[in-house]
Amino acid sequence: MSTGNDNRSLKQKKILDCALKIIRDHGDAGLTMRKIADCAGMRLSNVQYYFQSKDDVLAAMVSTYFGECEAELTQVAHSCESLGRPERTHRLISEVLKHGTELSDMCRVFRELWAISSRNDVVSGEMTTYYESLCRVVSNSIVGTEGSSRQKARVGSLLLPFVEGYSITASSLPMTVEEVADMLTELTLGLMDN
Amino acid sequence: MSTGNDNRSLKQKKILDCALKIIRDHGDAGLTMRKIADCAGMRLSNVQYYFQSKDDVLAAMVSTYFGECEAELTQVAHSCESLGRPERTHRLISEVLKHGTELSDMCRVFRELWAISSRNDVVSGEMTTYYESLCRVVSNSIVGTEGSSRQKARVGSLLLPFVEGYSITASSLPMTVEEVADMLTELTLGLMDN
DNA sequence: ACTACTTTAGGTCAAATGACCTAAAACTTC
DNA sequence: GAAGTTTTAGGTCATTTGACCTAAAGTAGT
Repeated sequence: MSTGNDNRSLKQKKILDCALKIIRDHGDAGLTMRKIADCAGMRLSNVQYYFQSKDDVLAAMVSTYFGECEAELTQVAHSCESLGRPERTHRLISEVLKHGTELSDMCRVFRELWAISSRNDVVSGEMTTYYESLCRVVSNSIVGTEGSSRQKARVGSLLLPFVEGYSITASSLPMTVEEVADMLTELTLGLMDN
Repeated sequence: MSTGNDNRSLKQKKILDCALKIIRDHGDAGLTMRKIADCAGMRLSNVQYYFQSKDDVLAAMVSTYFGECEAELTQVAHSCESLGRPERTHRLISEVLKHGTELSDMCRVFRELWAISSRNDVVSGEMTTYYESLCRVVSNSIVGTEGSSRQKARVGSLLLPFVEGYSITASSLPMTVEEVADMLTELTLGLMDN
């Protein structure tokens, strides 16, 4: 009885993974049910059996993907837990900036999702929720549970925009990733002094 | 002799404006030569007479648009010129953050262009160049010509990523635009003290 | 008014796409 | 192993799209 459901989940996951790959490489315009079927090694009709419409694929894909991204960041934050605040901060910042340095797979996907979210309410909602939890994870990780809510708000409101914007502008900046990470660490720590 | 060329430029501009509108509202996938023709009030064949292919439209559109954006920011920077550094900084930052607060037309367009630039070398190149000059304009405006290149680099490397990222994450942040502008001004001014 | 050049109108064509549909095959369950 | 359910195969169909093509209309320059 389990194999049936497992197989179903597996196929659905496969479809969503393929959709993500295609979106990442060919954008919104390039995502078609047929390409998904090709990539997943199944028939078009079979993809449509699991997801009635293209929009259904998109919605499921986005939801899954944000979940995975949040889990990844939570994991990174957890791995910094034992360090002191300055090292913890620097480590976390370096880690998240790294994604934006070269045009990573994750960056490409997010660029597409930002575009889609301007004209898709479901995606837009998921995105807002995702960033809200991201903001919480980051500020809690750096400020810690003992910090004031004002400190958390300031740290989150500095880091979240910066990190996302860095993934867009990195190649145009007159500083290296390391220099930027150092500067941002310094600024973040400064936010908590006063 | 002038009316002919004027008319030509006018029609081309009209086409590019329409392409921009369509991209902004319907994304890469929604941009078709026929929609452009409809919007511009001409025949498909006529659009194709001025721009042989869809890619040609896109390339011309991007180039024109970046030019307009840069001119706009230069204009804002110029209007702050007479103020002292703290007021100048705060004014410039408030002004550019405002764009990102609500999902403005400009934000929508940029979200699409970020996505397109991941898979289009022409657009990607124009984007990098655009951000490089933006970085110069902003850091020169704030630091001034007398400042060190290190100060300029730090100011540009803080503001450029932040502003672009803010346009993505604004709605998920726990602070108002005004609070964010104040904080960012404070941090930027601090960068030039030491 | 004639000629050469530019611009517009209207249409064709092959390829791609999302949504449907039907029947066969593969499974559970009893 | 029979009946019922889930999954897969294969196909159709209307629409849309970019690219082309040809002829007509418009616009100088002489």
